[in-house]
Amino acid sequence: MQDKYLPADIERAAQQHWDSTEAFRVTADASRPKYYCLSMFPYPSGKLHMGHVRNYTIGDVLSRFHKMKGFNVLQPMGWDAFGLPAENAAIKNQVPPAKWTYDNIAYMKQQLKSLGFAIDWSRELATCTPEYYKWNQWIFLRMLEKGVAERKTQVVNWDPVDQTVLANEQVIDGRGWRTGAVVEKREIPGYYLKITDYADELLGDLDELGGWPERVKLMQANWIGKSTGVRFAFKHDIAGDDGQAINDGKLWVFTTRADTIMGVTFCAVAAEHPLALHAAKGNAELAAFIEKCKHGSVMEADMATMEKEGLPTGLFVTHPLTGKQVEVWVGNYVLMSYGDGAVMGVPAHDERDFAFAKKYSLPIEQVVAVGDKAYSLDAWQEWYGSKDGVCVNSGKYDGLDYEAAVDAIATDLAAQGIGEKKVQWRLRDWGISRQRYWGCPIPIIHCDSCGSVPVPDDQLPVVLPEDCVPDGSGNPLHKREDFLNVPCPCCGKPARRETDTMDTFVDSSWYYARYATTFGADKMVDDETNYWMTVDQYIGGIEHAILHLLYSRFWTKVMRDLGLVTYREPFAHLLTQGMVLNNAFFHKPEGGGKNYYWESELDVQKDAKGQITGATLKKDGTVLEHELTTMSKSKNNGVDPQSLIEQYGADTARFFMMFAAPPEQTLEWSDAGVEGAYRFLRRVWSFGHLFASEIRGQIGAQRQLAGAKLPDDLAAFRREIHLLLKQANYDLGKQQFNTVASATMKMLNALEKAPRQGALAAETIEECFGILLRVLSPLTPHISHALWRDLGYGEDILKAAWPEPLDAALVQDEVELMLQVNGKLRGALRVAADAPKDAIEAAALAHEATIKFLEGRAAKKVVVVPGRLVNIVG
RNA sequence: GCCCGGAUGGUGAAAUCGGUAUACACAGCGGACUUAAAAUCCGCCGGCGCAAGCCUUGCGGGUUCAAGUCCCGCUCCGGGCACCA
Repeated sequence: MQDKYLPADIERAAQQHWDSTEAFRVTADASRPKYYCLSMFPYPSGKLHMGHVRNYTIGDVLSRFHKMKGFNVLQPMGWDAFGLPAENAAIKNQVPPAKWTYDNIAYMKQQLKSLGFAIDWSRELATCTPEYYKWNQWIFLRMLEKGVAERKTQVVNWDPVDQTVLANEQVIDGRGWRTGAVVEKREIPGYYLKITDYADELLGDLDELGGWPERVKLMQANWIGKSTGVRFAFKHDIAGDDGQAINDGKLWVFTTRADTIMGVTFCAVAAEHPLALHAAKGNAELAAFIEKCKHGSVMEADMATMEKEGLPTGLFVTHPLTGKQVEVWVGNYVLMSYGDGAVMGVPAHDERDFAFAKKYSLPIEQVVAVGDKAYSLDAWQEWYGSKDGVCVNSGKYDGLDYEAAVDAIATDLAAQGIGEKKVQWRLRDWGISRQRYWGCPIPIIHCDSCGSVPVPDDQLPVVLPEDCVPDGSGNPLHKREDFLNVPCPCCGKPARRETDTMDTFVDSSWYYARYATTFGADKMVDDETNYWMTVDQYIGGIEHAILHLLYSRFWTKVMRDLGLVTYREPFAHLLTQGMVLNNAFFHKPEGGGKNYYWESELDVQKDAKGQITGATLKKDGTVLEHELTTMSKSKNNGVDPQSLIEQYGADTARFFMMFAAPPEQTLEWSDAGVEGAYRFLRRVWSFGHLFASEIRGQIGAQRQLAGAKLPDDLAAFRREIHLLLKQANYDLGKQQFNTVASATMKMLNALEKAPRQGALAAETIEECFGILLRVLSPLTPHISHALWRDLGYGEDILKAAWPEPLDAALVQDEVELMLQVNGKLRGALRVAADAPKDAIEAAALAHEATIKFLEGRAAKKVVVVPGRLVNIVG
């Protein structure tokens, strides 16, 4: 074997071996336990970034570990290939999104291969291919048939200059990203999936996801947002243009605080609410206010922090219990998309209403009391919003607590036929129509006579033309007559294709099931999916905690209801990996913003402790600021995985990634840390070389380690390795790979110091180095593969069994206990491993440190924690 | 604003069920080898103190024989908030 560690050679040879043996190609095999390990597939943005390397290394460690444990392991890979960045690149470079995307896929695939991931490439898919998205279209049509999908209007960001719909991302400070024009809200038709029909099940089944992080489940539960309350109506006789009372003469609202209904002093409706629009007709000021609300953000974060504003409509509705007239206001904080787009205003017991009432001098009437706390109108206090009080100033409801009051009030409202208890969800239906080119075409044909007609199954897929180059001024499909013009499937008259495409979240909602289907199957999924699914381990960024994961869960349940699959949840275990951070250097130009520079463009000053104190631009000495932030193209602080692999090899990159931080935490990039990982792997290689040249030859013809009584130093060494193995196995179970990496370092430290003379020592080292190589192999598969083979352990480490600690190696005669006096560490105590409690107590009381620190007092209590410590209280 | 997460040496971090705080590594310092450098190897490395010892896990309280870990109240930092993926 080579005496120098040459990662390029080793890695090429190992990867060739895996390729030629098709080591990671798998098929369903009912005789073995399966392990489906899935990493979130990448968007083909150009090249891999460190976040990908981290994500896929975690998946690969788990895959290889389980493979050695005897599982039938599926680890597939594919491409989330539709999306906005390809259109942006097209606008910038005049390249069709398809070409840009396929070129990126080719490059990134080669990068993934060079990292040595144990991927079954025969199952590769790209969501932008007709073979894949055909099934998006097919299942969409099934959803239409079942009523899971429906057409209704949606509110979008509209750029009036480009005449196009903008993504939230393309709206900057309320203006279009290219034109700078003030963005409007506009209602257009689109397709919705009724995820709300599944809200109850999506919430309830969270309890079954024992392998998910609690916080992700909590985020989903909050997102679904089940609240129980009362929906009731304020009656009115406000007539619309047709002379009929608007909405049947009822202003419906939803409240979780029906117990405060007697404190209603106003109602507030959303700007788009029919009453608001009606009132605006004769009221220019109100019309202008509604117009202004249209330009406002609908993002929850903005809604919550913006100044609450409103205007009275001059309209009044009737309080259902008191009969009083209540004025209707338009409020910019009321969302048309939640509930009925209207709320009752109880300023005394709702913080938002309180602020609103103070601002517009609306009456505030206390109707709940907590203890004998005094209500004051000066400022909001925490207890005003509490459910722990009893009703006051509420007529017949006085004295009732929250629950009793809600029940009584709901009953009275129901008796009038204008109210009932109701469950309200925050979750809204999923609008999937996107007015964009680079996506899956929605399979609908619009006919003047027949309306919106589904494309018949035998005409699927509706293929997206791949040669369009968007210019930013709208969907280029509008100019493609060959795509647009089709005969109506119903009547045969000329008709037009739908040009909207599907949200890319559709693509990623079921790709895991397609991987698990026989390649090229002419079905959306086949029986093989029921073997591999559900995914045993899913790995990806926490940023997907809500949308992607919720949509995938929804999609699975729809597929189950369509009889396509037998499982009800897609992902059994979920690991959300942290982001990769690096220093970024910038200066703030006049006029705002930040200009970022590459580290190679500047001189960095550090203090004696190695902390960055400042940085200046090489070319002109400009003083720069710095921040630790996520690696990103726009901040010029990304480290290219390619150069890392070329300089140190994939194993070093993988080892550093696993060692630097636990998988769920953010990881700070460190060039020195990479060097350290490389240094460690070099030492592993050198030890392998030492073993081959000086140690292995001492092993006799007959092995004698099993059952042998080892000398103390050798037994201690062997015990240490087996203890470290036990720890590493425990940590692998916890998916805490950084301490697995550190265990391998500790093993090497011990091996380098171990006795190495004589047959027994050589055999012990052989056993222990074999353990190290196998524990290391999921993290750094190439070097482990090479050493395993070169040192004669076997042909292929992938086929080796995962090591387990031996009881015989772990036993010890004596243990060391820590000795505490009054909770403070004062010494240590060596006792026989099986010493009874009273013997330990006696030894502890007789210890010189006990006598010294008790200072003549008697011991009042002795606490013995077996195997750990003794605490003497005196 | 709401929801979620986090805070331990100069740095990344470890400590499994409340039981030796700072494992492993990085940086730094000292030494060996070398004509020299790199590489490698050995040693030191939380603070105060001559020492005995005392103090130390963001801050302030509490529970306990024993608290980084549990409870109460704060501070600061990060993430998500529905058309980016």
